[in-house]
This record gives sequence, structure tokens and C-alpha cells, in this order.
Amino acid sequence: MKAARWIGERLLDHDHRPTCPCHRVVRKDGSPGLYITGNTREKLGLLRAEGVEVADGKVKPDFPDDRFTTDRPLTPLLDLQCRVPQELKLTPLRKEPRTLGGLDVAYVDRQTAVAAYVQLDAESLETVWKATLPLPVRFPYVSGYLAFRELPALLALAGHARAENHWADLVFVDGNGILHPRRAGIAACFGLLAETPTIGIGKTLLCGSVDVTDLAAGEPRLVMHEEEPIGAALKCRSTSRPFFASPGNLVTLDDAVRWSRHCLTDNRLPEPIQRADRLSKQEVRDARKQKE
DNA sequence: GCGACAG
DNA sequence: ATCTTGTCGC
Repeated sequence: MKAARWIGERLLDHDHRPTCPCHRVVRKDGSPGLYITGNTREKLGLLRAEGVEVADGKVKPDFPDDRFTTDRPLTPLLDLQCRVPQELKLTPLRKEPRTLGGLDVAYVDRQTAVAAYVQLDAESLETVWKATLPLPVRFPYVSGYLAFRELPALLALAGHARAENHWADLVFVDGNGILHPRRAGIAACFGLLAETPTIGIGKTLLCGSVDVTDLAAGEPRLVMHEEEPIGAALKCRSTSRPFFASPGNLVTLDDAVRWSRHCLTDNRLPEPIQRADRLSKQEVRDARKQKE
């Protein structure tokens, strides 16, 4: 059950007080697991004090172990994802982009995200404009459900950029487009909601398969999933690790490959992503500095 | 049944 | 993603 991650994150990061009941969360097999104070013995002591039987370092379960088992929490979200691909338009890019955008998210702490946007000149790749936006985190990271975590920040920042007349003609998003089990990666969802041409860039492969043996710089190799081409592996240098490009919305796989290649420089990732990534991390550093 | 798993 | 020191290479 993926929702277990949700609970795990709260256990790691909550307002722990002396009266906090978090010591009552133990592992399925009855072993205590970790405790937020770092002292596992303390955890077992608290349970004993509450009348819980502890034998052999383990808690005796007083309920059937499938009491909390359910596949409910993420299924409504999965249903939403399944409706995404039919709404996407993977059509050739209409007009030659004059500016390109890059979007990324970094984290100040467990509950504060910072979205970063960079607009570049499509020809010179020089930075034309940039902006960042801090936002509270409302959803945990769950593989395959990244959009539910980071989309709100991206959309808010996009709204701002649009209002300032700095929205790019083609936007690169940190995360996949249709290179996703349900063709509903964050770049696809964002492109759909923002009604903007998008390309997704992943640093590691989420699903599908591709052989990157002897992959040369700038050479695209298709990622296949369920008999379908859903993205391409690319390298900026023959010696660097590959990244994975896929269409989000309003572009074709060919566009995604072509524009990713267009943005290759010395760095591992396409320039818009590289710059958005750098900006988001810089902003996180500044935010932490001011928190002191 | 078990492992894998974008950021 | 984030936590972190040194370290290998251009």
C-alpha cells in the first residue's frame, strides 16, 4: 500500500511532543521500527507503560494484520491519470518557438517547495527572464504520482509568468511526459492544464525499456513500453549518463527529441532544465539562509 | 508472491 | 528530492 509512505513521512517530520502518540506506530511484524527521538528502547518502554505486551523485542499484535490493508487511497488518482492520455494532443509543434522555458521544483524542507522557472531565447539560449515561488507541500512523493505533488507549484508559477508576459512557446519540465505507466507524467498533466506545448525530461527511467549500449552523443534511442514508443534516451556526451525525453502536450516525440538536442550544451541535461534546476536550488539555499 | 519505483 | 567529504578527471 503506497499510502504507507504518507504515514512514514509524517512520522519522520511532525511536531513531536512528549504527549505525541507516534510511538504506537510499529512495523507489521511487530518490531518497533525507528523512533523519532532516535531511541528505540524508549519507544518500547512507552508501549509497555500503556499495557502493550512486548516480548522478545516485539509487540504482540492485537488485531488481524490485514485490518488496514486497502488499495483505496490512490485509486481515484489513478482514475484521473487514466483520463489524461485521451485529452493530450501529440501533434507537431505549430510555430517555431522564439523562447523556451524550464520548470523545476526543489525543497527547503519537508513541507516547503520552491518552484523555479527560466525563460530562454530559443536561438541563443540566453536567459531572458526567471522567477521562483515558494509553496507548501500537500502531497508526499509517490512514484508514478509526482504530478499530484508538484503540479500546484508549477501551475502557480506559470500563472505568474503569464501575467508578466514571459511565458515561453515551448516548456521543458523536470519529470516525464507520456513516459509514464498511464502516459500521465507531470509534463503531460502540466501541458494539459496550462494548455502549453511541453517536453518532459527524466534523469532516470520510470518505465519501459531501452538499450543504451554505446549510445553516442545526441543519438536518440526509443523507449518502448507495451509495444509503444513513449520517449527517447539521449546523451549530451558519449561519456555522460543518459536522460529521457518524452512529449508532454502539443508536441510529437520527434519534436521532443529535436528540441532536447537543440538544447544540449556542456551540461548533462537540456539547458532549460539545467538552468531551472540551478535556480531552484539556489533559491532553496537563500531561503534556508534567511530562516536562521 | 516479490521487486521495482520520475522527483 | 535531500543528507554530505573527499575525490577523480578535464
